[in-house]
Amino acid sequence: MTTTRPFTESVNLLRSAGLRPTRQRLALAKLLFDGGDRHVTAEQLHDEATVAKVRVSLATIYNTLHQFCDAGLLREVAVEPGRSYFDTNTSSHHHFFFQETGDLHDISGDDLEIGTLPAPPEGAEIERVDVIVRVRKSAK
Amino acid sequence: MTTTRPFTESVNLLRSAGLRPTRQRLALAKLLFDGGDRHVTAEQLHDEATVAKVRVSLATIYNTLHQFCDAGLLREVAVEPGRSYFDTNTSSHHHFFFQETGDLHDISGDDLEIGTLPAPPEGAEIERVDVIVRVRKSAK
DNA sequence: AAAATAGTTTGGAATAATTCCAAACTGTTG
DNA sequence: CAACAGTTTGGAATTATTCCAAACTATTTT
Repeated sequence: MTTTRPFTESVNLLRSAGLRPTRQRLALAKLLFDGGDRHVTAEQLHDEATVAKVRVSLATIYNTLHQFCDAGLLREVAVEPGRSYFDTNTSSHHHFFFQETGDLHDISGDDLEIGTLPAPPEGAEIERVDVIVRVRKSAK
Repeated sequence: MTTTRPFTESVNLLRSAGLRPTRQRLALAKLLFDGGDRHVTAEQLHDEATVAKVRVSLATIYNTLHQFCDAGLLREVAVEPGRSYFDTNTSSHHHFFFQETGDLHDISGDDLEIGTLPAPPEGAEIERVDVIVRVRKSAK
């Protein structure tokens, strides 16, 4: 019975983030972090949980997503008013945003580099730089 | 009585955008474009209109803001889910976003330059690149 | 300049995404 | 296993925005 192996991993992930490894959080961590980089909305994750036969309320989805963000396990990406994406890739990188479909794709770290960064305003420090490259289907 | 002079200007602005110069649109254009670059939310503009004794419904504020965007008179900036800013500066530039206060400030065109821009994905073309530099008060 | 028309505005209802809340539940600790 | 602190939950509440049909107004036609 080696199938439960990756479970331990998630438990540790949560523990080190100071979060109790509850049934819900473990299930969501699994959905989010098993298998590549992802960009999900709360609603999407909720649907996935439902499909995976995991009962989790939407409120918990929101709680968990924000806790994961605070813990540095996720990054929130703002592209459109009224829709919030959570990115499982927390390394330094930027995004393509497809206007028509609402899809979000990672731009790998080196493909986009910032040449000049402005000095932060008085008494402030730069926390993060987000670049969104908005694309649309080419008229062709 | 030369005070009504700039009025003509707004009328032309709207006309050339294919929008009828109505009382509401003229008043909003005045609020938006008189006096420097601004970043406003729909709610803020509505409050300003109220203070200026201009009766405009919120629905009209939203309509107008979007029409102005479509006409290229405004640019919408997404920084946080659930809040939409409209920027009167439509030239190429980027933004500082102050996490604590929710304020948005322009970064003048030359202070931030993008070094490498990625090739757009297959069948897509780049429409616009938005950079948000998130800052917070320095711990000091 | 009145009538016809097409474009606008409006209040209020509707929708959507998210947060709030108090009660029930569960993981942890002693 | 008792006690406590941290979590989850459904449902109500909140916030931002859109929708809608009726009333209104700028422009065009006659």
